[in-house]
Amino acid sequence: MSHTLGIRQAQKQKTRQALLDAALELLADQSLSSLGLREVTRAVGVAPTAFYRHFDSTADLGVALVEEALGSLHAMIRDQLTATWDSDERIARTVELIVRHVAAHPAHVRFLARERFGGVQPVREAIGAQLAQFVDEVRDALALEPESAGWNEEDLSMLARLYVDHMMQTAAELLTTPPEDLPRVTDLAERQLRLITLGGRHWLDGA
Amino acid sequence: MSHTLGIRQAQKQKTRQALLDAALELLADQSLSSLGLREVTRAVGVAPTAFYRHFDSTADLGVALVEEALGSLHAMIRDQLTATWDSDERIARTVELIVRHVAAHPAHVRFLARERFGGVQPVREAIGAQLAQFVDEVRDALALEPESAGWNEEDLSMLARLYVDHMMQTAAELLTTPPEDLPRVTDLAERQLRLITLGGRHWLDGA
DNA sequence: TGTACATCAGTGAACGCGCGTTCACTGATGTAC
DNA sequence: TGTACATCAGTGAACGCGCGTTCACTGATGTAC
Repeated sequence: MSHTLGIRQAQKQKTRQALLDAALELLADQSLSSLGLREVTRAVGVAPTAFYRHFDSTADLGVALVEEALGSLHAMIRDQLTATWDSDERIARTVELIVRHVAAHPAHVRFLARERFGGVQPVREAIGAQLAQFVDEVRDALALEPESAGWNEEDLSMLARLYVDHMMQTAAELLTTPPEDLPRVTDLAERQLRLITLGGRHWLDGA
Repeated sequence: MSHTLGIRQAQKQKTRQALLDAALELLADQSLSSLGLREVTRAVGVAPTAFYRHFDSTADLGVALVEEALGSLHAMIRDQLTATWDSDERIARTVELIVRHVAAHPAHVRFLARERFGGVQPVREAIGAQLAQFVDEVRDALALEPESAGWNEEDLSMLARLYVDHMMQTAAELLTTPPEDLPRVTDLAERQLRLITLGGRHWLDGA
């Protein structure tokens, strides 16, 4: 019992988390730029003024949501990338990972898809920074593979971006996919990944 | 002079267009779901109530903006696709077309990127429908090419989606690209298209 | 362990403001004869 | 061509409402001695 949070700190964290959760739920039907501070506090059951004890503004809350939505994903992605399977197997597992992540955290994924190009600049920038980090991580993982011999860093980045963008695209698509269409959508995503991978495999042929 | 619009009709069109233009400008810094009807009429210089003579709601105006932003693009895309050049040449011209389109209509492109997954359902659906149509058009164009011999329709659709999504991705990226980074971004887009095309060329190798 | 004081998360009243929508209207344009 | 009536794009006042933000506050938790 080395580092127990004080009662006051623990309660504050709890309220803060409740605000984040309530905001995320309210963002199912609207964009962050129209989310009201009073809406959020009303959903939580605290006074509007309590909001300011935790966030400067709804934009500030949005940046915190980006951290919550993407921060924990880096480890997951890294694990996925360092495992070495047969290419088709890896593609299938990657798509499955995305499907399960979207099913487990649909509100987070929707928030990211919506605000990636949304109307709130600091949030857009926070998402962009996280995605850029993903691209670097994917690039570094690709660089370690035997297939990447002879590739320069720029081309590896280029391919990594294709993968990351495709992942976001697929995740966004899955949000509106009814269960009966799931096989069709995952199959499409897998074939697209296979085609991209195939392009990568022949990239140096002409050089 | 077969079909002159009456004075009244002409004036109405003009006001309607002014509302659309003003809305598009206001949407530079916010999402549609937070755009106010009064903001728009104030920018145009008409009474708030005049809005209702043209649109039921801001969502309705948004759908009209989708039409304006994408409706005219079909012909352009089709021309681009039916022209047959060498593959690298075609890729370069396609990217150049996107660059010029984004430079000419940045507000429309930003609107589309923002609302494609935005908080306003009818607008999201209108954009989705238009993009689905683009995918079909690209697929049909691909089907006419000699390289597509042996491809089934589903795989052609799959590839067409990759192209259309990549186009949207590139257009969105160009919005925030400072002039000095333009060569880097277009070069990246061209290499990605080349890689995808390469993947397509080897798609049937293993089948 | 007990006491006296400091901290600070959450309160609740109050503010001025802009919102979307209603309604009866005005006056230029359109139409029928 | 002229006249009498219909249409309808745009007006302006009015409404009730929820917004973000300020402020002085309360009372439980934390800390110093």
